[in-house]
Amino acid sequence: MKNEPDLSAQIAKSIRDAIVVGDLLIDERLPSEAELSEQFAVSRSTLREALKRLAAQSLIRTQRGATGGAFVNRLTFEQAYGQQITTSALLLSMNNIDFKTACEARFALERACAPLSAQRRTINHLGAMLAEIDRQAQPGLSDEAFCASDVAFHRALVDGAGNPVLSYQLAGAIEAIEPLMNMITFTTRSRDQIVRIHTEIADALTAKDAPRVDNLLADLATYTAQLGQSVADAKKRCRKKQLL
Amino acid sequence: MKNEPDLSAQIAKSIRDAIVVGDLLIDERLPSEAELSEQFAVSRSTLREALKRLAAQSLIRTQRGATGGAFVNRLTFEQAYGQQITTSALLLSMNNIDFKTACEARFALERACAPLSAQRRTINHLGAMLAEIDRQAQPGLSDEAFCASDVAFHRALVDGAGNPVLSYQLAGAIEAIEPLMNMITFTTRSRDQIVRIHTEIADALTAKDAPRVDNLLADLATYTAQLGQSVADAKKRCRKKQLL
DNA sequence: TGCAAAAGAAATGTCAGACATTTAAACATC
DNA sequence: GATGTTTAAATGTCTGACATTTCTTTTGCA
Repeated sequence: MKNEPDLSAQIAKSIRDAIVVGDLLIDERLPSEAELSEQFAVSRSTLREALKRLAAQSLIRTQRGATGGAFVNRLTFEQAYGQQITTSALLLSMNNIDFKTACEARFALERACAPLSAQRRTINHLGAMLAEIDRQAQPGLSDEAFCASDVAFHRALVDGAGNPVLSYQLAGAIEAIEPLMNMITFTTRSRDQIVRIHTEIADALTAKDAPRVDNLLADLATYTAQLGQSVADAKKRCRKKQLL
Repeated sequence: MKNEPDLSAQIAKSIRDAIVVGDLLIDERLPSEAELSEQFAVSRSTLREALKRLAAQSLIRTQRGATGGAFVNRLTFEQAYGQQITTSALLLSMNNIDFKTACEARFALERACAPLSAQRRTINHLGAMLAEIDRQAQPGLSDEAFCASDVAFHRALVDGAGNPVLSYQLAGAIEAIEPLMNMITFTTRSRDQIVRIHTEIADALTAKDAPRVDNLLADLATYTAQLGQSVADAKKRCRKKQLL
């Protein structure tokens, strides 16, 4: 019952540590696969598996050709967003997180941005939000498109805080819960109600009225939680009926 | 100038999508490497590189032996914490995020938890916080240990909100900024000041006084930002001196 | 019969070597 | 000097072999 990790995992950890502590700088080229496999005394295949592990975490990128090789990759906010959203979505779905918990976390985080956003939002942010509200008010909009627009609206609100770290942290919370919100899209949601609240939020942000934004987000949280609850109740009734 | 991703990346994406949409269930065994390499019409090495990519994201785990193979892995909060902290730390260090921005994000997020924590914190959370405060007050404590205890204190505060999703989202914010806070540890920080605020926070949480917790966190944010500013100023003066 | 040891089978882990493809630089030709 | 060709270096892919781990099956012995 040996429980040592793979050689490829060990090597990946070794290189990852070198990147984290700064022994390898951004855009620096790693030695070639041939050299590295000699250094670590493993075959090229094993070493390549280690490099693929690092590539999967966006820690390195590879180029083919004469001057190619593996380079330490600057982790962009874009890449980090993507990873966070995937991880968060899987975490929620794989651990049976109930809607109430996810919803509570999401709005708690978003409300943390509200005061900053009320203070710093630019014309661009307000414009983006109003554009999304217009889209949401269109009658023919599909459920998917409405949901995407909803996400874009809240994304603009968060970005309005002008803090990229905050935007990154929020990406997971907002975009990963989108699938959960889809659960209730087809049943009891009132688009008018949501558009109304969104409009008021945009107004409050325009007026830089932070407390009002906070109150409105609280309203939205309550409304969303209610929808989730009613769907859950409906499901329970449905199950009972089936049992009879 | 072909720009297609590797076969291993394509295959990894294909399997990852199958997991995300639920075609592959948790703990389900994937076909053997031999079967998969036949299905995707690639060699076993290429397929293995794809599997390593997935393993790097904790999406699968592998077992050796007769009944072994690759299994869809339940992503635990623990694993997700770890990934988030690594990603956040790299994101901050690789993009030259200034202390002010990171600090602002961190405290904005933590303050989002404060009302919930004031309401729901248990004896255990309060006990953990008091224990950390005691440790922080010990004279002989090393800077690293003080910093770790500081993180543990805030972690307990966040966990007090009783929302695992929130705790997960905050893990990155709090633990990734620890290295940044170390920057200022050795210079101007007053442990007494911090212990005093921590004590007051614990008192306020005991009394379930949410607004007071919020105010105290704001104080701590201000104090920390000041420290960061003073260190930055000192550095600037130092550079100027060197130029003369 | 019962049980422990040995053999077998199936899977991943590792290695070695070959060939394909891409890319940039060096070279040659006009 | 511009342009096309060759060459070299690197990653990407394939094949086949062997090592190791782990469970199952069989065998052998008391």
